[in-house]
Amino acid sequence: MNIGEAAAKAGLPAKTIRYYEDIGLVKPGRDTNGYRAFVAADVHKLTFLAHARTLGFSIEDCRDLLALWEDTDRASADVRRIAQDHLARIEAKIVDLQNMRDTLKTLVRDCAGDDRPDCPILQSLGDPHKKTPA
Amino acid sequence: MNIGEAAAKAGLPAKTIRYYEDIGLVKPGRDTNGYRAFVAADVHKLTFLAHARTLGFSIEDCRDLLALWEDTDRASADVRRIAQDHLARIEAKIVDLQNMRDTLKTLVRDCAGDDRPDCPILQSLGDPHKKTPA
DNA sequence: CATAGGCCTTCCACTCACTGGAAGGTCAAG
DNA sequence: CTTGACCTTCCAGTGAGTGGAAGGCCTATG
Repeated sequence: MNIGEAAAKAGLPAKTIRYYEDIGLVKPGRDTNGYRAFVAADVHKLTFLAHARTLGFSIEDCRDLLALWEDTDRASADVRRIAQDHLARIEAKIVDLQNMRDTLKTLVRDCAGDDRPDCPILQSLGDPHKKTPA
Repeated sequence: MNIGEAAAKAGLPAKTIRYYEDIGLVKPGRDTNGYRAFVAADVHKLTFLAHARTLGFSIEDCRDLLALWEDTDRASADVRRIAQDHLARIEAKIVDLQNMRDTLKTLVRDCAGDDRPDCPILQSLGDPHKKTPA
């Protein structure tokens, strides 16, 4: 199967798959014409990658997860640790964004949003004595 | 004032300030020795930038906000629009991350995390029929 | 006066995870 | 034989900096 079909099946752009090969995440064979030749296992791997990336795992996390995935003797604790670390990072990011959102909401709420030049958003951003919000 | 002092006052690394000059966000003067010479207005601008970046505004948003900040005739509605657009992007991101978090939480919860190779996280990530979660 | 160190300067390369595009080869259909 | 859809490689750019090298400047001390 050529890259186009593999891309469609895995739900990834062909360009991304070439990139994944570049960085050693997948190693499809080659036809005599030089085209990449994907087998079912390659597509499965790509699907795995697509899911993991959708969940926000970094490429390096994906590399580790793939290695564990291919190691039938792995301990589930290893996988769990990666997932939990990632979960912690996501939760931290959510808190960060929520703080930003709250600050922004306050600013937007206090801004008349009319033709007058008076704007509490700019005032707040420019205040040198203000503690950096969020 | 040299870049080090400006950096300390604005709460930004000197490298970042040089970068901001590079992309035209600030235009400090120069001493005869070639050192950047920052005046209070420059530091104020940098403080503004630091706050806006902390709130997650993109550099291009910051450029627009700075222009509005310097335009005493601006309409507060212009500022408000930028802030509201940004707020919407942040809220969308929060939802994304919350979905990720929920999926990951489920996976982590279902994973024994022991020495056995059996791992629902890897199973779920590799399942080709599975709808991409989150 | 020399030198040490702490600033400052520029420039180049690297990050992350792709994405866009150019230039060119291959293949099946009409 | 040509068209058009594929495929190939390679180069460059994204955002927002960060790290480091090579070298200039300034102040304080011996």
